[in-house]
Amino acid sequence: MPADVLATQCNDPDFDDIWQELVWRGHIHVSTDPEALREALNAGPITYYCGFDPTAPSLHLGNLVQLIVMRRLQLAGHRPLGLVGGSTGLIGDPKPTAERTLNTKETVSTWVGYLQGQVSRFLSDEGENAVRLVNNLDWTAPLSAIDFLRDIGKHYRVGTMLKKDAVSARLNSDAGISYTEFSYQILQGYDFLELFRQYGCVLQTGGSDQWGNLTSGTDLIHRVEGASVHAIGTPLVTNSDGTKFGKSEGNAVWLDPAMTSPYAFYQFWLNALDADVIDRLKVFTFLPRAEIERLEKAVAEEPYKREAQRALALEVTTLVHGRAATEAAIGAAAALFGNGDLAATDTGTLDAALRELPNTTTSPDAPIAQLLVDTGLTSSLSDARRAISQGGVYVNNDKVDDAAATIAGRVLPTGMAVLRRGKKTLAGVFVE
RNA sequence: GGCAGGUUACCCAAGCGGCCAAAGGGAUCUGACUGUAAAUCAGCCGGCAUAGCCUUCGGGGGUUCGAAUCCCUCACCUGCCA
Repeated sequence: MPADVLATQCNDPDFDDIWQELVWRGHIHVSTDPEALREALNAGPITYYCGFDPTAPSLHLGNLVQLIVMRRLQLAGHRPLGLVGGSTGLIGDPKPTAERTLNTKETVSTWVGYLQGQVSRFLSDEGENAVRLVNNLDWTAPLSAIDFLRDIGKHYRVGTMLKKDAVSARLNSDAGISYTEFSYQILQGYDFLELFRQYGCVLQTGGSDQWGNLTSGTDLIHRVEGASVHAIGTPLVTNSDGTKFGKSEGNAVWLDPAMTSPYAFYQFWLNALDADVIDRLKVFTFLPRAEIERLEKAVAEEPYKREAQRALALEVTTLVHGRAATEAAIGAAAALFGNGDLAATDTGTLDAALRELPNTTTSPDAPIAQLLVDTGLTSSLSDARRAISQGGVYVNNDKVDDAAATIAGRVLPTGMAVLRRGKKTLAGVFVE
């Protein structure tokens, strides 16, 4: 995220304190002693951390929630530690359903670099409370297995470990759990202890599905250092229609523009359900309460205008991809979804719009079914033919009714064509 | 180490010698309706040169005219016993 976007962010001064704002925005699902935590947050700057494991080359929307919570705390004057899990990423936290496949050390190491770059863009690196990036590999790599078992393992009771949801869910499933993943909670607990010792870190934030891992740390610190530290578990973001949040067409929405284009990212938010959009605005934007409440009214009174969705898409896309990319995404959407005639659309505008989409360059007589495959609109020729025969494919807004049709005669004079599957899945075709 | 059970398409899950590209449910996808909604209804839902053919039911081998289904073996998972 560009620095100019960071600079515009602030917490809503309408709230008494950061805690009240976090509660209003729905960021607190569980926490350790709320009164004590609120007091600590108001007593002066504290150091807090949140960890991100390199299980993919990019962070996704679930991680974005955490980044935003971190940023809100930073804006309130607190000191963030952005942890990218070079060691925990080698182990993998237990998923509820199945054992993870281990990635190679080289892969994880590469991903650590990518994630560090992403984390640092969302937090300010200036001033008293500049973000500090840490990597748990720094303190776990030098640790021998014997020291680990003697110094850390001795503080953990297996009975307690077995009761953690993440572990018991797996034990009750037919997937079982490996000793490796079972140990994960100890590693994360040790991270908190290490950061407490090195930086005086007294708060860890994370998704509520991480609660067992968060308390692993607070318990360990209590036992070893006799100190009471805090944890916040944020609610999992869910869709009101029961589908999984953060998936677009079944695929994860990534923060890396090479993996999810800014156009697709913008569209994802624009398509937020009425029932969800206000919650999304609270969680994912820095818009003040008064503005969000105004948008809430707009949704209730004039839902068809989708003003809240537009605001949400604008805000979050700008947050993640910056102003220029967001404007390009909006421009593309306007050109492609506008009710104007495509042939009448300015060439430069259309060209720019098509380049925001998945696109391909082809010969003048290419079969349309093949173009659907080339642009990723369908996964196979069979799927493409099926889509066409179901009446779901359009070239420049004209329905294609023959599965064997070619693009010939359907291209705009400029050599461009808009390929569409269904109502809103688009791709660009350049003929040469 | 012993005994028992399991591994099916994106997920869950039937099938237990031919009628199986493989029931059913969910998800995705398409159409109608609409707000580039939701809900609902309908269709589709392995691949390809699409009235046909090819590849799939953990891996490999075998029996058989014919195997997801039977046998052997390897891998992994689960439970019980030690």
